[in-house]
Amino acid sequence: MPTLDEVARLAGVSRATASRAINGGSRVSAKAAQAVAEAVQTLGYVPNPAARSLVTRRTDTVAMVVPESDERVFSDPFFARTMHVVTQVLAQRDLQILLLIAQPGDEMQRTLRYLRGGHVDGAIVVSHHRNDALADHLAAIGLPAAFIGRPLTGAEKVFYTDPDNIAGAREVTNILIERGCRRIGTITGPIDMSAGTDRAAGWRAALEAAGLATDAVVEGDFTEDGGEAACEILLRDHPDIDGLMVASDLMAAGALRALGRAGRRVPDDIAVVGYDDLGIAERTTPPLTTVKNPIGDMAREAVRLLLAQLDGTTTIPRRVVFAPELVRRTSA
Amino acid sequence: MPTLDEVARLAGVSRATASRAINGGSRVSAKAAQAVAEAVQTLGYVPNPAARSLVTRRTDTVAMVVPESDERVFSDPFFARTMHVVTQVLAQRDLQILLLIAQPGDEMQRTLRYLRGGHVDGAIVVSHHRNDALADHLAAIGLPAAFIGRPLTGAEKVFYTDPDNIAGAREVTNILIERGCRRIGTITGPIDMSAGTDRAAGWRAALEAAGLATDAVVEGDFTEDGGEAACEILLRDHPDIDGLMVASDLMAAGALRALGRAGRRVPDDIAVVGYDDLGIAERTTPPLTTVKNPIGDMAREAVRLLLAQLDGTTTIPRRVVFAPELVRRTSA
DNA sequence: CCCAGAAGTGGAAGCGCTCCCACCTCGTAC
DNA sequence: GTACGAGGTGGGAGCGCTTCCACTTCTGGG
Repeated sequence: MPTLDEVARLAGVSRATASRAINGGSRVSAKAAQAVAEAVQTLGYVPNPAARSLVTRRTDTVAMVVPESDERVFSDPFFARTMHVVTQVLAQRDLQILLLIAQPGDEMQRTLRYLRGGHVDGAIVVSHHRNDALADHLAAIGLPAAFIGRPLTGAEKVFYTDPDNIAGAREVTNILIERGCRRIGTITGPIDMSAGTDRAAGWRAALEAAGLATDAVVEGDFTEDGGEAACEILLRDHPDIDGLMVASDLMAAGALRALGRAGRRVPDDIAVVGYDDLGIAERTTPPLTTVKNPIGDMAREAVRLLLAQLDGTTTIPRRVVFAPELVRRTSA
Repeated sequence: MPTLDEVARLAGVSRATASRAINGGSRVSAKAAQAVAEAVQTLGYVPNPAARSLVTRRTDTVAMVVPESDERVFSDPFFARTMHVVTQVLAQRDLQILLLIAQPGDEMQRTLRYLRGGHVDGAIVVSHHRNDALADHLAAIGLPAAFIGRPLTGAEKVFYTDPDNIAGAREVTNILIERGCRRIGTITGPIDMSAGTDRAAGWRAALEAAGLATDAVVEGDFTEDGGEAACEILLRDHPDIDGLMVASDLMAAGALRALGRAGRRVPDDIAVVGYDDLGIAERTTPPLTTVKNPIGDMAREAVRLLLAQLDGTTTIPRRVVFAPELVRRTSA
């Protein structure tokens, strides 16, 4: 592997000048820049990232931290969309993105050690849970970070973007109420995530405002199979439900399967609404009425929050909340 | 951030001894090791990876290269399973894994530059295509690598593991033939991938051996929607088909949708077989007869091939091929 | 025609770590 | 009692790069 020294020698300049020519090139004569470029070309020179980051104290790498089983990471379209946007935005800045999937347990310890170790300049955190306490840990480490979705603990110490899940859930539940449902159940997300608790809270708020009972609740896990199982429990314990708010479209797809098997017609016997609108909502039968989760915007904004920290522009935690948007289809 | 110097000073030893104590600890007295451990603890010392890898010329990081759209990466269970196994095996060796999703175009150039740059010690490549020529490129760079799935070009220069797709496709097609199908079509994978060409070749071999026509072929893209679209074309151009071999279960799921919409009963009107058996095959209606793709074994073996290179054990390319295994369900 | 300042350059000091090598202490075998 | 080797230890070089700073060369205005 050729080093900067060899490039400099071949170009007939000093190592310092070669370095300047390669990075940005300010304060370098056109002639020198040209010579260096040619030397780089002929030698096939690639800067040694370790040497560089040893002195710059940057790695030009950002971690995407996902404290979640890889099974879920690779099946929920939520992650695909998030990754896509984050990758695109960071690529423009020539930042490499590093996916850290950290299941609970000592995996989490490894991940934290890795983040503390200075391998990355910052982190985007997504799908975090109460127990991982990532907001607290990252704040303690002092690593620039941006959370997608409000952390349940330590939110005041970190930057984050969040959809207004409470409002979204309330509004979509109101669709059920308005169409005449009187016995409305919900399949929530995991209650150790803000998307789980907030959407349940919105559902509850809507029912209470309408004077309806709020006891038909089952916790789901944001997977399709989980939604199916939860729906079965719901049907068993509350056979009289005529409306169902599911905290994610993926779970709703599972719930539709269970409903079909139980012989309930949607939306005639029971109206169903989901949450997210990431593609599957249009493909279920019937297509789901749902709430648009502005993942693209959230991811973009999260990256912006992170970059602001990396640039040293900001240091006091900021949050950005996105308003919900209803999408009406035929399931309710 | 504390440095090794400070640790050494606090422990009352030299930097050299502290370094030895931290890495492995051979040739270090118990007393010294103890003192260093305590110093590390109280200072919260974490070694600087840049400094370390500058001298060791290792990064303890391995790239998982996926030249595929993130949309597919995050929707096909194939990747989830592969990632899972690779991560697990590498974690045991304390190797960090870095996911590089490189879409075609100049993304590919960025990825190659990154791999050439010495950011990683090796690469696992999965879902590669003819045009990316990754085998040639990686062989040229000289980076230790292992491919999951035989590369269509440059296979002789690299280590890889491969399922025997030809045999698998032939055998599963024979199921169709044995059950009496006489007009058998196929939806292939992308023909710029060995899994695409080989499975098509197996299908063709089986039909030719039985003296049946081999003209009902449509190329798919290994996605569910793609399978659905391909099936529609097939039904339009060859309405008389009574058997269908689909090169992946995900595409087969899409094909089943199209068949259902066309009013064909499976397996009575048309028998269908898939490929992969990664979970979805059991969940379609009817459940798919398919071929088991030994992804876990392949991934594990690929990692083993890579580790052998990293350890300097081997340097001449080797390949490992896995025999297919039929899984009979009700779709054929 | 001279001189201030801009523009370009190279020397050299590290960044934090590993590891070679020289050394120093013992215990043990003769 | 001497010699030797094993077990520990520390000094110091150097990995490849960026960047500070001092220096030289230009330029243009007075």
